[in-house]
Amino acid sequence: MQDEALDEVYYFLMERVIRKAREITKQQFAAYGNPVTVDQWILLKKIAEREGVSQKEVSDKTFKEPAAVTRTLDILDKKGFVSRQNAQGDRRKYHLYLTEAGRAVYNQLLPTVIAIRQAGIDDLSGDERASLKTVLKKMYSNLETY
Amino acid sequence: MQDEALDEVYYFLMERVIRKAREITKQQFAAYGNPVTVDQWILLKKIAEREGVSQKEVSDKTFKEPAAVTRTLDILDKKGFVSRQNAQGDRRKYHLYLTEAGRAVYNQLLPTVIAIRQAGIDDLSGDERASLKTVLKKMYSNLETY
DNA sequence: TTATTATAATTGATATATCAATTATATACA
DNA sequence: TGTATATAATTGATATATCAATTATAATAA
Repeated sequence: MQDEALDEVYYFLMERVIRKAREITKQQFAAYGNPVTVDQWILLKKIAEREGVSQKEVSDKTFKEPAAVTRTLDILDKKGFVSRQNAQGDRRKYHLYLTEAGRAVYNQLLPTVIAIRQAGIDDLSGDERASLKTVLKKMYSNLETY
Repeated sequence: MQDEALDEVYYFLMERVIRKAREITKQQFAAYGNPVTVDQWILLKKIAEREGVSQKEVSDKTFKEPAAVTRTLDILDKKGFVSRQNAQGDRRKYHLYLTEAGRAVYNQLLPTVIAIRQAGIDDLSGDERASLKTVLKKMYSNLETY
């Protein structure tokens, strides 16, 4: 176990895939003049997919700390890509929206992101895809109950 | 595609597993008084597995930037867990070694880390494990040639 | 040999992540 | 009702990551 080759370790293999996808995404964004970083993109996308989400929700779904969300949103706000609007029912909360400029950036970058995601799984069979999902979900639930 | 549920996206599922494993590891290290952070552990482990490695090698294998490796090693050095020794043949390089204290920390934490890693894959069948490896390697190579 | 190019590690500047504490508000309950 | 507890977001302090530039040395080529 201790001598197992590094590239046989599942976590290593996963991390390698994620890092590579991130790296490529960053490169591709550069071609559009880096309107956002990859981390900013993740928030932008989450807001685009459900306008009006709260920061808490974004934090939960992206695994980013609330503090990180606050600060990244500050940047996206300063760039003019998102707006925070107080929730009427609960004055602690904000509803998050894309501005027109934010929506434009989202629409511009999304095809690129989808293409990268697709490229990664392009040659996987249906069985392989199904197994991957199942296994990743199992692993998570195994760890969750550790 | 755009409306695909978040938890159906492979990258999301992978990141979730990795984050959870990290989180648990951090918790477990706390029980030992946090001798190292998870990032420091990764370097410690790499050195333990091949005493004398260069920083470049560590950087390559852990995906950490050379700059990050330098600074994390500074911390591990300050803590008295690693030592850098000039390579005789090439004076740009350092060979990295664990100190006695570093080795002790490594031996103390390794079983915990192995247990966590094992817990994640415990109930996976042989086929599932094989498929996972195959698929993760495929994905990486797909992305690599993007 | 000398000049050019490549490599290993470091440093500085900046960005982002993490953790704990804080503020404002909401919810639960005595 | 008032009081305690929980929640959403923020802030400050610190750690770590990232990127570009720099230093020292090595390898290559003229």
